[in-house]
Amino acid sequence: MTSMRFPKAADTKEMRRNHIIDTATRLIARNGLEGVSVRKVADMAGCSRGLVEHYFRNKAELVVEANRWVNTAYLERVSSLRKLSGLALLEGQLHNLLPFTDEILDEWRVRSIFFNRGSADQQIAKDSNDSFNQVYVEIWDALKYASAHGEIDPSVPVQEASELILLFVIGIAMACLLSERLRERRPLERRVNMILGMLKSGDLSALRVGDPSVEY
Amino acid sequence: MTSMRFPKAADTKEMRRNHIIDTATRLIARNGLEGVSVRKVADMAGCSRGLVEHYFRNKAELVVEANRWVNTAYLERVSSLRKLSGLALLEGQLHNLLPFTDEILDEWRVRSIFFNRGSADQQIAKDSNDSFNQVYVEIWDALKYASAHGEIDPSVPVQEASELILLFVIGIAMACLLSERLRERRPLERRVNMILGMLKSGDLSALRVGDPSVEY
DNA sequence: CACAGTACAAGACGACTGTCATATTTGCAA
DNA sequence: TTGCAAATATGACAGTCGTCTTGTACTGTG
Repeated sequence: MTSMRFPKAADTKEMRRNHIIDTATRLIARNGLEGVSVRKVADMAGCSRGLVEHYFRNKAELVVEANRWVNTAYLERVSSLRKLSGLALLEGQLHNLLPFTDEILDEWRVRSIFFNRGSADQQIAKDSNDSFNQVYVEIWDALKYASAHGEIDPSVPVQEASELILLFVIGIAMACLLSERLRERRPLERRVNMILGMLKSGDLSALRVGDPSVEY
Repeated sequence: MTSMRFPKAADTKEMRRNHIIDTATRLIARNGLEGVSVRKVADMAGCSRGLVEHYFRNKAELVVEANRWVNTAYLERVSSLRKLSGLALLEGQLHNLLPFTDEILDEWRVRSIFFNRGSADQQIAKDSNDSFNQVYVEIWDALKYASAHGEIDPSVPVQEASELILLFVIGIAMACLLSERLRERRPLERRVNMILGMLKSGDLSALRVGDPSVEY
């Protein structure tokens, strides 16, 4: 009697490996690191523990890969914005960074876990840091272009503004994890407009866009 | 042969219960929810599993209490700022919110975990949301006073600015979890000055304070 | 075809988990 | 003092965990 095996073999090893990482990522997003085990990952991925162990030396390595997975996911999405520049590029970046979709929301669910893990695991801290650094630089580039082409107020210091935007984005994403209302389209668009408005006018009065949410 | 018991009995039940919650909180901060077990909590607290089970129906209840614990910790600290108002009060709030101390850093380590848990556990989402809402309102109050007394630029919309500040703070805290350099005194002071500067002048040029960190 | 190495599955094991049940001790009321 | 309830400790159990080991199927190369 032949036992069930993993989806045939036409697809490459790389794909199978990625499929396992993706499965682990989804599990981490929904249940945290406590809710993920080699067995659960294997079951959900439709394979055996042995296969997971074949591709990853141990659970820790799988977890590290899951962290990298969500970080590269964003970078791959924004690579499709290559044709944009300046504020239009920034707006595109924000739409791929803020939890406009369930996919992005899951990415932040995972990142929230690794914010904590970074304190105990140097590798994870480094990977996460590198990733955010990359995002930061990309935002900075967009702002430099925007500033050079008069799209934003010339008094705005682009580097510091880039920091502010990235940290603001992280805060928004974390808040969205706690409140379903905040992750609706309207409030998210409002945040984007707050950022764009501030940059264009160069002052905080531009924060007043649309109807403010009475509740945090 | 008499077996070792918990620290005598002079202290009230409330104190013992809180001691257990505090222990659990520290464990969660360092190892995440995966690294906390009833046994570890009992060992670290210097008591038996039975006692933990006596005060908390199950692990989930203990975890919920740990979440509330870190949130009330902040509120108790800022209650000592009662005499301040306006921008001075805001500055005090920021010093008790940003990870200037290891204690506060641990609070954020715990919060980062519960940002994720909020997606799966309604009780935790509600508790965390309520807590952040309270912080938001307190910042808002400080800004209203500051605005009414001419401490900040009159064009700054205080409600939206309060949102911005809170979300910015969350972002800063999360970034600090990943980078030891960012949680040094200097960079943190710089963030505080960025916020205060923006409010006073009402525009983003005030973001340029001190030496910018070249790296995110 | 043969054979080697990889891809995959399953067994087994010891450690750890949450929780229920069962002691034992303590503190207070009668 | 007795007695009873709360406080605290320990035993036991059925799961689950990570991972080491072994077994089987596949696939490409000679």
